[in-house]
Amino acid sequence: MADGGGGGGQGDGGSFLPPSIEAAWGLRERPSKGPKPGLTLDRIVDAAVALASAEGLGAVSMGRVAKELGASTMSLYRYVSAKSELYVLMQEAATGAPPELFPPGTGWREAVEAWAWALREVYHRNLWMLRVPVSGPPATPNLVAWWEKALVALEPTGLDAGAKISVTMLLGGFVRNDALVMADLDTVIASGGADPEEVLARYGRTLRRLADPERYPEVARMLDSGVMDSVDEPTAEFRFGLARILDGVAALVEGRAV
Amino acid sequence: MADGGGGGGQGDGGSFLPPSIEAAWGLRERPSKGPKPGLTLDRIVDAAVALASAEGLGAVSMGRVAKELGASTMSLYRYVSAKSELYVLMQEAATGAPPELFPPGTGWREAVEAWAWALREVYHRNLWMLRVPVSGPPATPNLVAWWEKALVALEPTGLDAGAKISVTMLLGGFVRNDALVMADLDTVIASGGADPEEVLARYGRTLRRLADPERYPEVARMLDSGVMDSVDEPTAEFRFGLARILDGVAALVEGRAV
DNA sequence: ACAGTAACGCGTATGCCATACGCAGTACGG
DNA sequence: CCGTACTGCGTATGGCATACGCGTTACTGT
Repeated sequence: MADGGGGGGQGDGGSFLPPSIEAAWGLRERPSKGPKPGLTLDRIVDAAVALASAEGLGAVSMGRVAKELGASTMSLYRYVSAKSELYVLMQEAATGAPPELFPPGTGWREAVEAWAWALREVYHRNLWMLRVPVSGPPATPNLVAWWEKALVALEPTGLDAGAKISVTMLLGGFVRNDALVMADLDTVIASGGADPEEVLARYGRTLRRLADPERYPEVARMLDSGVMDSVDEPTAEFRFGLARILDGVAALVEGRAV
Repeated sequence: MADGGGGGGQGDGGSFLPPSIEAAWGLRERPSKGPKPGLTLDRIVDAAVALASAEGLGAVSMGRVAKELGASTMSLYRYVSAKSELYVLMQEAATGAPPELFPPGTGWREAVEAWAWALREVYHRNLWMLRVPVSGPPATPNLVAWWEKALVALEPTGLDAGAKISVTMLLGGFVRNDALVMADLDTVIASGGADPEEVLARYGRTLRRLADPERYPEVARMLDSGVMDSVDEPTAEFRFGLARILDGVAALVEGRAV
């Protein structure tokens, strides 16, 4: 697929998308030849998403998805040219279109907060999404729509284009990372068979046993302070981080940035 | 690795950790019975790290690591009980002990900035680390040492224990996420055979072709503004995000938080 | 009407992967 | 000098993505 040295730039202006991704943008052409397909992309993607939701991304193998649909493994490759394509479509489907988050005229901070919470919700409903190996920048309709919403929310800030992009990336990254932590905890719980309290308690006990207080005085103080012993409200960490970031953005908007 | 002190052996029996992880804390006992081992954990971990650095985490299979060492696949399981253990040890080794980042008495902001940049450096030197599937919270010496350094950096803020933990998690997550974006870009480049400019340009072209300006007006404006057409200095995004977050933390420290 | 052909489902095969199991050899403690 | 704990490792199992090609189907141009 790598074009050779002599080939030069693609003159046709076309970056080739796999047919399945073009289908996601509504550009599919009905082939009108051959036998009628026994499956549809949507059915495949839905089955894969259901499987991921129920048993985690690890359960999503081509064979397993096919079995779920009563088809054979290889038949899926008539709809998708590789598993990574299925991943992209799964993310697009599970993300969905962004809801009405804020009426026009909403202040930027309130709007951005609504956006972040809504995105958090999407991730939390689909923790498997955080395990999908990356393939490229988001180039499917719903993902672009979420990005659009973030930019709209930032309209009232008056920041320039570059800054707005940077803020959306900072926020998106924050939300994603917060969800990733949740997904990791979830994995540990699922594989270790313990509730969150127990996982945290065990971690504290392990560290207390292993980490020499002379070498790690601050960590030791943390452990002794008891902060590690209880589980906060699950949104506390998100609330905290979001507030800090938005305070920082506010400083930029108001020209108080360092 | 093994510090000379040798102490720290809590006699409380119940050890929940796999032997290889205990070895990382210097708690290994020389078995002194059977034949002399032909390998060492360190050699195995080093080989795995070298492989990951050179060819990506995907190249790290038990068979491949063994081949690199001139041993058989299964012999590795005498040193490590599962591949996930190897992953943990690889991260611990590649992370290394945190360097001297700031002298005592340094202001919190400067100290935290130094910490974040140093951590970024670690990730960028070992992008494969961001692909390691998670197993649990960081419980190896070097990772705890990095956490300790962050807490020390935050000492002068006077924040309470809970807030300090939250700030370290926010910062750590930010650095990690920034590196993840870089790793993703790296993956795309490696698999697509194009330089960063080309990847970005292709992305812009694709979006321009697919994203209807009526449905995505702000995105369209972004694309037209030309911000997407050039590649910034690679640290620009990191610098921006870090400044925003630290401004937000500063507001908290100074009691100006919303 | 009918051949040509494109798209279909899918069986088979290849080459990876982690790892359970057990065997044969080794070196120290008694 | 023997038991035993430990070693390396060959083999086997069950999973995975996916390349390839076969037989079949249903539309299209003649």
